Amino acid sequence: MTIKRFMELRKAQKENRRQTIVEVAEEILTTKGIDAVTIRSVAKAAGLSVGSIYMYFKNKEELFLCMLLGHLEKLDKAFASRIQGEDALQVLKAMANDYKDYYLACGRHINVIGYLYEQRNQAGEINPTLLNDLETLLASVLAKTQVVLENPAMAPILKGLEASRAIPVMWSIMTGVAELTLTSPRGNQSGFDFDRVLDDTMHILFKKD
Amino acid sequence: MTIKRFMELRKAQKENRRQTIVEVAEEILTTKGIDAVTIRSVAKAAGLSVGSIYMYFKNKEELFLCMLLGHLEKLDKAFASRIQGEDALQVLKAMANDYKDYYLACGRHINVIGYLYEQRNQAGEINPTLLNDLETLLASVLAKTQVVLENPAMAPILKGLEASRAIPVMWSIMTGVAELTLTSPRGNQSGFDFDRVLDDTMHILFKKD
Amino acid sequence: MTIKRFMELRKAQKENRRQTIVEVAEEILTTKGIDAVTIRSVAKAAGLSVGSIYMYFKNKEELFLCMLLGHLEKLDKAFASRIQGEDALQVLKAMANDYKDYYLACGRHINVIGYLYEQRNQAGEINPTLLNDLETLLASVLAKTQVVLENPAMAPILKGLEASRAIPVMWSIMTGVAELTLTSPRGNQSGFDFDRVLDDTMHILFKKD
Amino acid sequence: MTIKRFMELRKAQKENRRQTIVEVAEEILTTKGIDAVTIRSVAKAAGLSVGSIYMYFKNKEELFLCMLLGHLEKLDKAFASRIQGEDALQVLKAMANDYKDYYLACGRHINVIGYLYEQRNQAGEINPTLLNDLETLLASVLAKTQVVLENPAMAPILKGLEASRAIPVMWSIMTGVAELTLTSPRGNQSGFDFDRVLDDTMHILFKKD
DNA sequence: GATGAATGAGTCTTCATTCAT
DNA sequence: GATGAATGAAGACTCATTCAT
Repeated sequence: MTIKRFMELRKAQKENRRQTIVEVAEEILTTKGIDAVTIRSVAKAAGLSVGSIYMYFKNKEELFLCMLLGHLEKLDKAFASRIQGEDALQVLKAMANDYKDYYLACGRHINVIGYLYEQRNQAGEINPTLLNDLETLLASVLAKTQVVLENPAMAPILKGLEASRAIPVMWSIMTGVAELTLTSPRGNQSGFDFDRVLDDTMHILFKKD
Repeated sequence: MTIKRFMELRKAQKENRRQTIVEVAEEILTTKGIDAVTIRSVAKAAGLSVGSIYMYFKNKEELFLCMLLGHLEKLDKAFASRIQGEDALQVLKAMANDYKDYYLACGRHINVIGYLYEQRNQAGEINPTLLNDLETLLASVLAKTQVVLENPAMAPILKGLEASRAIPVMWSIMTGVAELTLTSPRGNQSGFDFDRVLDDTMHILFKKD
Repeated sequence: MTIKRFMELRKAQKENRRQTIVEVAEEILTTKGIDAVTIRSVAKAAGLSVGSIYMYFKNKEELFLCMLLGHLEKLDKAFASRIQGEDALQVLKAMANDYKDYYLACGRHINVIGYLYEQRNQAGEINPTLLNDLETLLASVLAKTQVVLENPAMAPILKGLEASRAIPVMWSIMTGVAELTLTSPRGNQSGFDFDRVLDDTMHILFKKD
Repeated sequence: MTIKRFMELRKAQKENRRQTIVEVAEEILTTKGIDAVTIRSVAKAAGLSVGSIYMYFKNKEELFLCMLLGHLEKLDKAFASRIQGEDALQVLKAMANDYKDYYLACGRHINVIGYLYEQRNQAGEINPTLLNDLETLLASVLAKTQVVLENPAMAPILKGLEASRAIPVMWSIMTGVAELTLTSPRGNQSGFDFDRVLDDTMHILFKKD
């Protein structure tokens, strides 16, 4: 029993450390950009040695993958909470804001789909299990989008298009607005503001003639 | 006379080489990704020495900027040809396809707006003239989008929104669809196809209830 | 306890290596000139890899600075031991010989004052602490010169000039004699010998009419 | 006759160009430092092509040598004009100022004696004739120093030391004062001013007890 | 004679990864 | 388990020198 307990404690501790490292890496990614995320900088910020990072992650790539997983999980949970919403417009806006958070934290630096494709098609040293996790999670996020779109309140918006085919449409819009408005700080020269562009997009999408 | 001619030839030749280098760099960018675009790799692919690249471009940054300029110019010209179109839907689709070409070639790897912002706010060694060119060109592309949107045929789509505010909406949609569907080769696992998603987006946007 | 001990050992070892690298660099500087001191050559001569040098020194500049500091410290100590001397002439000669060692080792290649000025006025990546150390040390050396000159035994030499103003005079003489006689190996074509020129200078300076 | 004339013209023209190039190089050396003196920068500033420089100078080294020769020649002439002076102190001061000009222009960057030694002892690609010229000129400058020192007005200063042995003494002093006070711009932090240090040195040297 | 494009070895510096302790 | 020193290939960039035109 005691040994088993001990092992569990160890495991939990290990999982804790992993999480810490991921969070530290995220912090650096968000605040200083992708080039600043080096094993050294992460180790230093986490109060660990360089070598230790490799006890928790086989690779820098694996660390990145775990960051991606973390953020996507967060997005997944956020989307889950939107499913019950009654007001179609409000729900979509809320989701777009969830996406905004995701985008600022990591979507800005890594395109999940492209990343997934690259990792699958390169003889990378990536743990296939984690890659599958990523794929599953991505599917889960998209599935939630679909659930939201299947909410009867959405019907007038879809204009007859099946919910499954509306997924990429919604996703494109969120991606596009984020990409256009969030790459430079607010009040940027381009004059594009996330909320305004989102509102205008919604207007074009949903305003009844 | 002969000397003048000679000088002109030299200049033309130089411009040619510049173009060749840019094209080689684009080729590498498109096929192997942005990290594969190193001075060495470009030089090798262009059949030149490392030092020679620096005869044509002050910096790696300048080379990138020139790539951007070239592609944006191409996009600008393509958009220009769309202005006269009568069928709003067809025009927008055509523009989206123009954007697709741009995206595949370079938009995928470099976000112009973000790039412009970064360069402006870092004491980079970038030729300010070229940076201004980029800004002007970007403005020109956006202006053409506006002209297209001011075409009376577009009126029913805008639903009263001013053309100037519809610009980022259209741009977001193009960006978003491209981002979602073109980061991995066609027939990718995500199952998202550019044309189909574009069509569906247009359906949601324009279909009368 | 053991851990503390271990840490101390590590630190000492690190300091040792630093010193080794500095010495290797000095060796190259002295024998092959300043242009031969490259990170590669130092690494090779120290039996280390290029990257390793950067574990001990942030910069090539920092390595140089440390060399300077080491030599200046040595000079400072040497000067300190001269302060008590009774025979003014002997003291000055001894100091000139101390300076000779310093000059041969590094003064010949780097002018401290000019170096300090340049580093202060360029946005170099130099550790400001080290730069301050250099400034302090330089001041200390000069201060010791002053103390020596304030020794009553020096009075007849100064002929009423304040000691503080005699500092640059003494310094100039030491620098000048070194500069003239030590740039090429002894028995050089110019026929100028350090000891002889020094003696003659002292003769002109101090011989009573 | 015409052909001979033509050849002479050519030769004169060539010599002119050489001179121009040397002057341009000096200008760069003085204003921007030794690292800024590249074949390219010189060619550009002289309005010539890179290749052309090599028509007039076999080497970058040869160009430097010619610069040295030019400056030393100037110094030689300046010293020549001091020979007749009656007031020993004034003459020495004037010579120190001549040296100052020389130092600021090139002595600061190149130590003639050391340079001569290096070139003699390295299998450099230097024109031996030019090297001899340099040696001769250096001897001439030193000889003039001797003539000045043999001026009866100097007698009280030498205190019995032969003029030939006083040469390096004078030279050391000029070198040293320049080295100490001219490496950073006037009003530098070190607080050493050329004129003041020179005056003080003269005071110690010549003030009768 | 004159040109300037081309070369390529060499500069400093970074960083993911490994391994002896 | 944990460390962090060590590695070395790779990055961008420079510059004296050459040579085809």
